[in-house]
Amino acid sequence: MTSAATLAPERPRKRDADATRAAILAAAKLHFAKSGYDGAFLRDIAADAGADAALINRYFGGKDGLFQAALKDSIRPDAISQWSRENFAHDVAKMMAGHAHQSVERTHAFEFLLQAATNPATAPLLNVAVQERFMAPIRDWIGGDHVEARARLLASVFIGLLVERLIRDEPLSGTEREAFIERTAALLQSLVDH
Amino acid sequence: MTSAATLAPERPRKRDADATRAAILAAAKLHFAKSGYDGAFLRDIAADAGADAALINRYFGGKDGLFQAALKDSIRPDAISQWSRENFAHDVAKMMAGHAHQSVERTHAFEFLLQAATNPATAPLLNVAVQERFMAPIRDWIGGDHVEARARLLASVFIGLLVERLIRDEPLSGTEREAFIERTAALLQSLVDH
DNA sequence: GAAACAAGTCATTCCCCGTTGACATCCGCC
DNA sequence: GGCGGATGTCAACGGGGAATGACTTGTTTC
Repeated sequence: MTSAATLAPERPRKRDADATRAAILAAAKLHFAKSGYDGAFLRDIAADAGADAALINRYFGGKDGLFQAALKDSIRPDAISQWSRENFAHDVAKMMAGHAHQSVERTHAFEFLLQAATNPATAPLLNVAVQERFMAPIRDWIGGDHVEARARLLASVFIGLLVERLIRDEPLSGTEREAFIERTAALLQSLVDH
Repeated sequence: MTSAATLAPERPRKRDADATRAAILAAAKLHFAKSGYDGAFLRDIAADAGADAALINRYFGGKDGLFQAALKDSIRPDAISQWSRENFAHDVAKMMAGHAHQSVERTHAFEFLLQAATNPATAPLLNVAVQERFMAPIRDWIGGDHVEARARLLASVFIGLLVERLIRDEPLSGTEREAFIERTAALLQSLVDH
């Protein structure tokens, strides 16, 4: 639980500011995702990164800076840009039906974002990020009428699927699972199309 | 901001343990919803309740106890049971299109629950509560095939709408708003119906 | 009306955690 | 090889906030 050595295994080679910076950032993303802003402690993060807590201050300018860096690093347009109008609905539907523990990285990233969303201090920060990096791409390729309303509804459904998946870790079984995928895909597709 | 006197206006009559207990609980629900567990301070809660912080300890056995008491008090089946297969889709759609600040009580309650969801300690508690009090009623009145899959999808959409509404406080305007309501209602209705 | 108990107040303590600055160590460069 | 800047370590500080316990004030009961 405490050792995130799996993520930063071979770090103690030489003195390398970039490497430790990256290790700290990786550990921070995990801790923030798991425990939220207040529940994540700099000492623990540093320990998991194999670094000293004081370095966090030097490299990120304090806990706030670290959090913002981790947030920026968690909202990458990559995840979105690989989707298009064609594959979006089906891919998302299949992804959502799976275990919560598959695709660990993405799950952690989303846990992190959810933490940010529920913390009043960080919510505005998240808001603009989501707006720029998530909503904007979607708006681009859905087209048609009432783009704003549809994009927002699409984002809502997407978020809801993620949250529900986080809260309940037992996946659906057999025929119910198929029905879920089918209906989810149809739902998303209809939002994309018209 | 600081005075929640609107909720506990006429308390200072006589010495009444039950009344102050209730006042504290009410204030706590607001503060926890607004600021999360760590962001809510016992001194502030006590102040808003017109009580002393030490009483929280006496009555609830510490901050944890207060939080759990507030959580239990927030998960009431009332909100769901007033919905039925007929009015669900439309009511929800309209509710979601509004400002985040209308329907204060219900919004606060949900903010609180969302806080609980992101808190590792309280998440399991919330899980069973949502399952029993939210999913179960929905399952009852949707009927038809693949009830489990549909109920889950419905819950996902519902949660997503709430979260999205929390994150973005600017409501949609004019024609986009109407489009949003219409599409949301249609979406929910289709999930309820088949 | 006075004792006994409950409700409320106050000051203090204690712990946690982010931050800071001084110190040690390593690496590149001339 | 030694100088200087960059990297890493350590101990201490300080603020904030929950918890504690003694003290005061009100209320009930006989």
